[in-house]
Amino acid sequence: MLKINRQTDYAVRVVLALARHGEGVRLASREIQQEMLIPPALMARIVAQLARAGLVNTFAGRDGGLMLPRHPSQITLKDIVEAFEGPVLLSECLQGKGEKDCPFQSNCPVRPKWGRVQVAMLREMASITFEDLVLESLGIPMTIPSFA
Amino acid sequence: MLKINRQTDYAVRVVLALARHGEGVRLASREIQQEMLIPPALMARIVAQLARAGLVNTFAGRDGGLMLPRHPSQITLKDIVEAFEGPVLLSECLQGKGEKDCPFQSNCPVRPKWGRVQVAMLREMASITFEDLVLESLGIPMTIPSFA
DNA sequence: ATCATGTTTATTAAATCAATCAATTTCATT
DNA sequence: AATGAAATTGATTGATTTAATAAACATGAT
Repeated sequence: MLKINRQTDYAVRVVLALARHGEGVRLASREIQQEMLIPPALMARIVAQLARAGLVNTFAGRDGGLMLPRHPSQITLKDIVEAFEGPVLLSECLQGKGEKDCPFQSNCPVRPKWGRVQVAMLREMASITFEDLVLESLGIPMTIPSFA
Repeated sequence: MLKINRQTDYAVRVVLALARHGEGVRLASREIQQEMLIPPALMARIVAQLARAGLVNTFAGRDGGLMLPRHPSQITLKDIVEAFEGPVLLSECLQGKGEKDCPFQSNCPVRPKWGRVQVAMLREMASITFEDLVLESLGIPMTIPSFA
């Protein structure tokens, strides 16, 4: 169906929650989980992955929690998607795995086209920052989205 | 992982095979299947779906086969992807299913952003025609099925 | 030391995808 | 009409991925 998975969606919510509270603010994982309606048991995994990707700083122990390592304007949708979906690779050729059963072998004419689609997608995602999302969430849309 | 599925890839090969032979030419499903290294048992499904989407005309019976209903320049990657992946909907919000467990309910700030990404993707795919693919494929040697 | 926190791993359940098989319908040809 | 090559459809299996849960572990302010 060509859609992002749930964890990516949840991860966006986590970062958005932090971004809404400001750059230096530390929030407990549990608060965010409740505010953003994330399945409790999944939250752990999501936080861990965000931390691994350097998208949040975590603090264990009493009064621990999560904090953004940089300003929301410096974190984009692309960051989250790549951390959770892996590098976006629309076609199997683009992973190099498509040479065994491909009639064109290593010279597939379709491959560079998928590459173009992928680049278009990534460019758009890289242009959307969490500052944008915070503003949007405050009811101040920056752009008029127009989708078919 | 955010990738197209195999059937979509196979479907592109089918249309590409037809496009390479020209607009009015009728090819047997079996020929294409062998030329493009498509699993025999899957071929039936793919042809059926292409036909259902109006992307090929099919003819049953003796000397039946497949034919393109229009010029390759009038068929795009987007056509194939939408026929096989359904409408591209990156986020569940975009399907309207995301209002139950979404903390923002019907007013999600992220939704229009996914919409933008989606549009960028579709626009790029719509700009790639099978005429382009045929040109790209000229001069690229293919595997010869009988030697495989 | 302790307790509230994040971290990690293993497991289960559900959904999706790839592939196959078998039965059916279509239709040019004879 | 009868034939037979070809497309169409439905049911089924196995593999892979994703979602969710639970339990054991590590951390660090107090």
